[in-house]
Amino acid sequence: MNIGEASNASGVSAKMIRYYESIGLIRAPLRTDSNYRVYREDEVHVLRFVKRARTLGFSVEETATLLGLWQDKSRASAEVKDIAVGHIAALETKIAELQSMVKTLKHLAHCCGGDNRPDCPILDDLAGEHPHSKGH
Amino acid sequence: MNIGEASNASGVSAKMIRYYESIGLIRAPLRTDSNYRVYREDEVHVLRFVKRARTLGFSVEETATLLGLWQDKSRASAEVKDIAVGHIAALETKIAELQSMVKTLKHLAHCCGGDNRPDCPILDDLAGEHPHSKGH
DNA sequence: ATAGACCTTCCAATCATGGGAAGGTCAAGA
DNA sequence: TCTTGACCTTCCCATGATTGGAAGGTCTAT
Repeated sequence: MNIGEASNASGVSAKMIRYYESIGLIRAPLRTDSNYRVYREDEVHVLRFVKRARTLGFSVEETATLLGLWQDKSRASAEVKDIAVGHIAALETKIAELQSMVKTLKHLAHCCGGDNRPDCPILDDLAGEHPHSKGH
Repeated sequence: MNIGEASNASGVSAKMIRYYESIGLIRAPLRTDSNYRVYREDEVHVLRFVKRARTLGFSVEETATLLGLWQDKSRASAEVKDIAVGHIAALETKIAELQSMVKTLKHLAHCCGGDNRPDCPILDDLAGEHPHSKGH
């Protein structure tokens, strides 16, 4: 299986497969005589693992740790759970931040007429002026 | 007011002030004889505007547009509202994605013993195996 | 043999930000 | 006046994950 097929089979682009190899996340596969990379089924399995971890928002570094734990038959599941739980906390912090932004923006958009007059509470807020505050 | 004071007054780092100037987001201020940047109050005001927009998650490019609209006395508030509303939609999409990740991870973490045994549903999921599915 | 769909490496760009080097400037104190 | 330390300047580099592209080699089917 060459890199294009491995890419299709795993959902990881060929570019990224080479990149992951270059940073040591995955091992360099064997090559053909003409220097093409050849992937075995288990190597594609690793790529799918990586893809899923990245999709779940783990960084490449976290993914490397998880991959190591996956391949270590004697690891404790507690270690994996710690990483997952820490990741959940980070995601929830991020979500809260975004929700706070949305809340502010919705309030501003609600107050903004969106018509052709130049009065605009959104810009007033960005500018740090609050002359139209009507307290709702 | 030199760049350090402008930085303190606006919350934008000196590094970023110079960067914003280099990409044309803000105008180059006057200089002293010794080539120091000097900021006036209205320029600090612009910096605060930029800071607030960035804090609200607008990209630098969106910020540039908003800044242009802010400084254009004849602009229509509809245009500003469109940007804000589009931005809200993008943020909500991002939030939904993150929430989906959290949901999956919480389920996996819940199923994971977190003990010293190597059995780990989290890794099984990443690996694409679902042998322990008990349907809850 | 040739077309075109692969593959290879290498280099660059993205976005926003921070780090740091090498050197110039200013204000306060000895 | 000289020194010290805190500022300022420009310049280049690094981050993280990914994409784009150039220049060139290889494979397959016609």
